[in-house]
Amino acid sequence: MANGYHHGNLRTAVLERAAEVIEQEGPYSFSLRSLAADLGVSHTAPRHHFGSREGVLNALAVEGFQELAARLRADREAGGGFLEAGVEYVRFATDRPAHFQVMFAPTLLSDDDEELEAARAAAFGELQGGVSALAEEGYPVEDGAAAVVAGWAIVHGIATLALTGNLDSSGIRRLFEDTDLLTITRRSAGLLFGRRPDPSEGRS
Amino acid sequence: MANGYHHGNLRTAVLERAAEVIEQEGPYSFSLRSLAADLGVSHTAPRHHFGSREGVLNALAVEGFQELAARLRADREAGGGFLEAGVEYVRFATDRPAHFQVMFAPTLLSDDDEELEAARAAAFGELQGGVSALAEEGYPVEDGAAAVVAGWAIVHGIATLALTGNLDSSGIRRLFEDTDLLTITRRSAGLLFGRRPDPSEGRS
DNA sequence: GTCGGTAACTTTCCGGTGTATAGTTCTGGA
DNA sequence: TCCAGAACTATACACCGGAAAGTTACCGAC
Repeated sequence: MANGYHHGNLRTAVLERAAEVIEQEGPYSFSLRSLAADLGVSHTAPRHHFGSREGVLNALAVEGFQELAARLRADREAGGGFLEAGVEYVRFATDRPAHFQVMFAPTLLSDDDEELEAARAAAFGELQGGVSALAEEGYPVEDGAAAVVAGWAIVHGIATLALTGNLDSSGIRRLFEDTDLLTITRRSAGLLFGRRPDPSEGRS
Repeated sequence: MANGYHHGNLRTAVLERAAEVIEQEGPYSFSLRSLAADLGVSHTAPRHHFGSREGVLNALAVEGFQELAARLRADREAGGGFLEAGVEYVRFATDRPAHFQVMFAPTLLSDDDEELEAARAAAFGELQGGVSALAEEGYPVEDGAAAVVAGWAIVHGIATLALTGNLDSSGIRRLFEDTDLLTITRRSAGLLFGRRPDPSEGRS
């Protein structure tokens, strides 16, 4: 395999290293040439597997959407409910910050990649399903469409603000002292749709 | 002024053109050289005003934070309340999409620019003040810190998802037919903190 | 009014980056 | 054994941001 000419597993290695670099320095300073140098291959080697720089980012986004969909599906099958799906969303963002950033930055991606489109659609399906199951959980849902947007937006907002460091730089994070981001997510997203449904009561 | 050598108002022209380009193609493909060519100046001319490419983005972010702070302040002084402040946040994001993107992408900015830091702090101050005035509006606020995060996150999430086109590509936008994004924001953010306080009732 | 300092801008050069093309090395199956 | 194709390299090109030195225009002092 890894005999000096054939790297053996270049495709995987590129994706891993790309995720590392993007996590640390953002997608804009991500460079194919320096990445190839890190891996000890020529700067055109990744091109064979991904076609272009954009192809690497596409592949990262596909990986991300697939993992996000799988996580949300597992959570739903475990009966987690809306709030835990939201927490899972934020957990994914913090576990895979590079993937998350690329997934939601369409200017970095192809808009005609079928594999990407399929992965995205699957993830969005899980997402929408998770939030629209709210009514079954006892929340008073009158405006379903608004509930879907609100549910997605609040966890996406927390994930985005946290990943970009704006929760820290704004000083808001200090209000929570050492509280974990997932706990913050639970407390904040829990404010949606009124009080958490209490087994002992019906709808307000 | 504009006599062929001295541009006359290059600084302003660069910022305007940069905002246009970033709005259309994102911050990644924003290039000083093509921008300078568009304006008919040499590619090093902007450097005199901004120092570097990063300097241009810093200046955009400063502009953005100042305008956002001014909008939120005006809204607060007009007695708009939390919900209208949130709508204003989203309106700003759609009015100045390039500024908004750059403002919340710290990997594109200097982390030691005093002017930027001041503008950011002022805007975040307005933001936090707006959300934490919730209690005065009759909302039942038990967890103040969580309320601040929830309020910011939901409007930031809506703005981000809308700007990146993910509200459309997810199909969620279709649930609203032709509804305006600001109306969607009102309906979605209105779900926070329970029902909108009704003048005829106290807290739940 | 011209003179000099300074701000605004240009020219030239450098290293780094993505991509295209042609060539090289290895693998694996017939 | 051999050869077709996959994996990777070498080379060349256009574009990019930045540094340094030179040029032009403005503007206040005298």
